[in-house]
Amino acid sequence: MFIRSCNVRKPGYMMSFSSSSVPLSYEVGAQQLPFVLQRLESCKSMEELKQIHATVIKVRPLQTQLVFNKIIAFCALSTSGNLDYASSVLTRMGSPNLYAYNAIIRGISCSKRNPIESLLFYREMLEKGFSPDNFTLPFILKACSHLRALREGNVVHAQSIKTGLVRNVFVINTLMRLYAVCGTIKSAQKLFNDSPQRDLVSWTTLIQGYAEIGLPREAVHVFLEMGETTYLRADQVTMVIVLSACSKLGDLDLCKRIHRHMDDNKVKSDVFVGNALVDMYMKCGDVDYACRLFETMPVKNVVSWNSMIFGLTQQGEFKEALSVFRRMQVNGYEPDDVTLVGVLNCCANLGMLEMGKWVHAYIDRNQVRADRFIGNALVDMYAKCGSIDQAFEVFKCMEHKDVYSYTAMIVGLAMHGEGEKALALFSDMSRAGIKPDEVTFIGILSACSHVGLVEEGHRYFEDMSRLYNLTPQIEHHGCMVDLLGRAGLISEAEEFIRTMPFKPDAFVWGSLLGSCRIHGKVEQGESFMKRLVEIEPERDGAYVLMSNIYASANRWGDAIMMRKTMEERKVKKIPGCSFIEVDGMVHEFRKGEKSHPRTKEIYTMLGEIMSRLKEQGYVAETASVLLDVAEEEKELALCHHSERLAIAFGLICTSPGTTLRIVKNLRVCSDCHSVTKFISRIFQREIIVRDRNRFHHFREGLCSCKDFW
DNA sequence: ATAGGGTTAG
Repeated sequence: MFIRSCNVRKPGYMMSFSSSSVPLSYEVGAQQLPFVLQRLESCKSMEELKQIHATVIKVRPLQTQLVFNKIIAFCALSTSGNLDYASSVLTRMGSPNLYAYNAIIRGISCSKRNPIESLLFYREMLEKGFSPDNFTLPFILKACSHLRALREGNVVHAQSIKTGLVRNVFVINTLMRLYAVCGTIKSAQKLFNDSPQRDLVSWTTLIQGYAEIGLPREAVHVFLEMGETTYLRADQVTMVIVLSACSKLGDLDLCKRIHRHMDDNKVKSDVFVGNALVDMYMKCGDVDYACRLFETMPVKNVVSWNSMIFGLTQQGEFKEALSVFRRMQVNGYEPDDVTLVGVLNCCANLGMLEMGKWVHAYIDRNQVRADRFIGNALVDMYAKCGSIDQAFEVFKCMEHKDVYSYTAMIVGLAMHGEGEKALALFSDMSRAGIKPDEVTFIGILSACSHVGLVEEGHRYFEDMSRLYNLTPQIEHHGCMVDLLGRAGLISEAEEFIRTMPFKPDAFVWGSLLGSCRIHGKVEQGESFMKRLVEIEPERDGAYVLMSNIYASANRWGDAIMMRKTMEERKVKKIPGCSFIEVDGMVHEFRKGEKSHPRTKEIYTMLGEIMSRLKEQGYVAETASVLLDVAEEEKELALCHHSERLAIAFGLICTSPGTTLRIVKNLRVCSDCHSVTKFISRIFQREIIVRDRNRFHHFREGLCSCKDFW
């Protein structure tokens, strides 16, 4: 009401009312213009900008195109700006010009907002009759790239041809980027070839395009070609992209060559380049050099630490990765979601449930971006740490489940011997419209294998190609061999191998040999063993399994012979090794080792366990040891298997009733399996052992695997 | 006023 009555009083009233303190003449108002422009130049915050804007609204002579453009530019482009404010100023301006549109389109394209908004402004701009210039097009093409909007991009391409801007190098480069992100690298290459002017960004964009589409070799090739055919010299941005292409190739020699090239051309290193170098050397297997580079980096950021953590994880150096994580915290770096995915990955592999739970709590407490990566890593961690129920809890609560989430859960259930649940989840997955991939089927087939579902396994194997258009890999064929062999269908398994389109690998023969152990097939075992030794003569698996088969058949002479052959051939023995986590620390035990600070107590405990077991009628299965020594010594050797050391340690330093969780690098031997069953009853402990293949939940003298593993 | 930058899963 008030405003209306004010407005009708007399024209110009608003002006005189609101600017009572400033002189009224047009000339005097205009005199303020340079001052206002200067204030806009140095403006630091929205607060300040709003003050300037208020002055402009009060003083008509200040309301020039230039002033409004500056206001819009600040709101749209400054880090402390406000895009909504920018767009409202633009909308209220009588006639915004091209500059204003460019500023707002650029602001939106570079922000986290939906790039569609900039397309809408672009359309409005065209409708008002403006023709895009060499600034508009790169911004609008960037929006199209973000949206993967190839169709809109094509329209812009056409407009660039019509306006002649297609010869502008900025337009060409952003068009190339658009085609590269939309997967049509050929169009990008064509633009590049036809370009009248190729600068470093053009080359870099092309290199990146090839690297991203999965052609890293091509990317490196283009980089080298640039060096040979032009005077252009790579800068940090180019190097980061080339180094990351190299890391994908895993070719250490090539990496060194590129690194030398970089030094020869005096490309300065910055934190981005440093991170890319660390990542590259890690991925190519030169862990030591990567670590040395990391240590000498003058400036580090969270990504540097993440590169180290992930690199070590990929090399299987989980404990080292965790110690880097601890150092990171000591040095005051805040972990981000990527860090925590890496840490969870380590926890999963080391079976560190307590630490994993701590990470879970940290995520909730610190509002870490909890996206699919984090959710899937949590599911995997809980499943691999033996908390399959917790894994399922997290899984259920995840808003966006993808193929990774389902697969992690299915593989987890399969490892826990919950074959039926795994298959049920697979049906849920199909119902949710999520397409399984190759890894999902590894989970499904191994679920069938652990539960002995032969018919179902066959059916899923057929479905892979029939329904899901996936080609079974050698791993899937291996699963089928395992499934048949475990079910005692050894000759069917052999027939399957004969007809499969791959040369059988170590996994295939090893699995069959394992099946012969379960089903006591000595002669067949011998022939599979020969095949396995041919493929991996340097490893001990074949010999150990075969001597176990002999021993189970009471052919001790052959068993001992096998051991001797193994020693003569100097086969590398993989030492048994078990982890147990107590109070957030991982304790590692190797077979027979005595270096742990509490060794004495551990061995005393082992003695106590054995005597209590014997009271309960336990007889050692010395068959599993197969040493050419007296019975007593055999028994002693058994006692020192790494998982027993870990269990004994767990019994000593946890309170009664606490579940023990052990991770072992090899399969559990059958004596340790029965000892653990005994312990779970006598000491009233739940013991969860993850061996190389699956989980064993020991409780009340029984194991979840039903003695079939 | 313009384009190209590193780490993430089963």
